[in-house]
Amino acid sequence: MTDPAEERNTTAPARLRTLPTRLLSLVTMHSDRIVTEGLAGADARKWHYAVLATLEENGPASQAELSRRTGVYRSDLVAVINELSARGLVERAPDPADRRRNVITLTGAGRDRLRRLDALIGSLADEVLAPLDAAERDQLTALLTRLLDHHGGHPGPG
Amino acid sequence: MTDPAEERNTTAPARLRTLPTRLLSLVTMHSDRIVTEGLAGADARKWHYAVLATLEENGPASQAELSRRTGVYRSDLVAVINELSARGLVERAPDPADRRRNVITLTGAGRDRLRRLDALIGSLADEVLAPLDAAERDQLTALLTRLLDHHGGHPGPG
DNA sequence: GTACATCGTTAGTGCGACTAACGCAAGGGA
DNA sequence: TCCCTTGCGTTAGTCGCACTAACGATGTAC
Repeated sequence: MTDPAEERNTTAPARLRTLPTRLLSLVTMHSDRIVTEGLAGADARKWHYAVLATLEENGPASQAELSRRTGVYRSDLVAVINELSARGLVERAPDPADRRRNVITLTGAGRDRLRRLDALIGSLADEVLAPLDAAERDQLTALLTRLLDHHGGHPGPG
Repeated sequence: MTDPAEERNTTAPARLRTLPTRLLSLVTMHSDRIVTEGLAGADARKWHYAVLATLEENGPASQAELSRRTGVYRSDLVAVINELSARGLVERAPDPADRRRNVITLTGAGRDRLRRLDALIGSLADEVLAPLDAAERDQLTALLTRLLDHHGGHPGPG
């Protein structure tokens, strides 16, 4: 292997190169990697951001409600809340009105953290969408949104 | 929960709903599920299709070369070739010119199978892209292709 | 000939989506 | 009042997939 340009990614056959479902998979793989690694560098995960953002926009909520809004399974949400509360970004308290529930509340530190993550996520999204101009990004977002709506939102817990 | 329309997917916060990286993840999740389940119903997997298509378009190849073209790790490719050859769709033979390699060859049955999978994948892609008209599908494909090219093809083995 | 690279293969890791089942609490009839 | 159903938080565990590490065997370069 003497030519570094040929080391990897010998071109795939035409059928695969233009197959939309495959394109989605591959692009998402890159995108997820960039986001996951970027967030890991800030001691965070995608779910952390999703939960914090949901709390800020909709106010305190039970874990089940957070699960419905974010698409994270409530079984997995337990660990997320543990991590967030261990960092002091969130508070978990039993709901006096319904003793089955925990009320999750965003703390001041959580709000600060969310600001930083907003900026970070923005720059990571920029990295993913680098080759597209503003109009094209809007196009992509609109197309994806329509697909998502058609298929019924996040696939996860319901 | 008496209203079936409200059972699931309480709307997510705006920040999440418009975040392109998240949209990609969610749409791909739906897409992958549809494709994977559709192929499973025909006793096939995504990788089977990728390998068969590559073999037809580029002719017989070693496993390492198939790995580069499809993006499947050569460690995982072993099982794929096993499955394909067990079904008589492919033949694995040692390469007399380079005894490290196996030459993988598409059989007649493999070609027939590929035809059926082509049709199946087409209909599954239709299902994924249902809400988009032809022009919009082209748009989406073009945008995704540019993103993929920018990030250097399939992320996998190189 | 010796050092290095490539090939096929085996084994194993890590993570994310997803399921099952539990004890507990709330609400709605009879 | 008892029961039955439903929702809640939590624990444990499964499954598939991307990915790594290492191996013996073979080919290639110096």
